[in-house]
Amino acid sequence: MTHDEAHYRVLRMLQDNPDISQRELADALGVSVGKAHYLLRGLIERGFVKAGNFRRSNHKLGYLYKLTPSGIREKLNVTRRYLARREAEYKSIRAEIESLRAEMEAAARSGGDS
Amino acid sequence: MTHDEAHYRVLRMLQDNPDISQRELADALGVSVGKAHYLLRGLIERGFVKAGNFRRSNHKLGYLYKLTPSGIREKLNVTRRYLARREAEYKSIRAEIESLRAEMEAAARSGGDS
DNA sequence: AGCCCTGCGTTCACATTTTGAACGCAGGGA
DNA sequence: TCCCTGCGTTCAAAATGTGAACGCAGGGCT
Repeated sequence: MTHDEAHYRVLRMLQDNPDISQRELADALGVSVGKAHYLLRGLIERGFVKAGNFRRSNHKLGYLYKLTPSGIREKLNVTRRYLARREAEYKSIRAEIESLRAEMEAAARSGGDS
Repeated sequence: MTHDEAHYRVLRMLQDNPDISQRELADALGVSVGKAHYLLRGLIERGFVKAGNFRRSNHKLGYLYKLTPSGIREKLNVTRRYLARREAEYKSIRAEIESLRAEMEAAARSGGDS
């Protein structure tokens, strides 16, 4: 996972539901708790996310990871960059798929029995 | 880089030009010499690639990494798997791009000034 | 012959990255 | 009161990746 991708995914996740545990976040991102914590820490230290407490609906204590205004801006920037990257990947993957198909076909024609 | 992807790329590389140094291979794959060596070793030990010596056109000593028959079969299998994976990625990336675009648009409409 | 230069495969100690078990803490229920 | 749960946090260990350094062998030079 890229730096931008990780940040995008975290920011997106938090924006959609600020009440989320680091473990849930880790799960959603498919990374370890340690790493999720590390990512979150980075965003907090850079002022993009503010952590606070709140009471969950049923009186359970929980944390809140809320995007700050600069966090919202950052998320936009990160999304823009990530989108551009994905678009580039999309184009290149299409080319590769065509090339792979041609290659398979050629192989089938030459050594066609298995 | 995936396991399959790495193997596909190595086998493809060797099939196209069996005369190639591990450093060139490393360069082509964008990995370190150590890793290229490790990958190559794996393929050789599993009998997919046979290493031999040969004389380069201008009397320089070189190595030859030639795909064995089973190596050719393996390459076909690996290519098939890799292609399937890429096709899946292609579909999912398209969906993600659409979602990203929608997200950017929505953000532009709501907090439209920067 | 001797010598050096180059490029080869190979090694391996190191750096980087990732993991997840373990800890302390705090609220809620029995 | 005492546990149980789930939280953030830590950090030693595992996994992965790196590239400088080594020995070796052929080719070109004097």
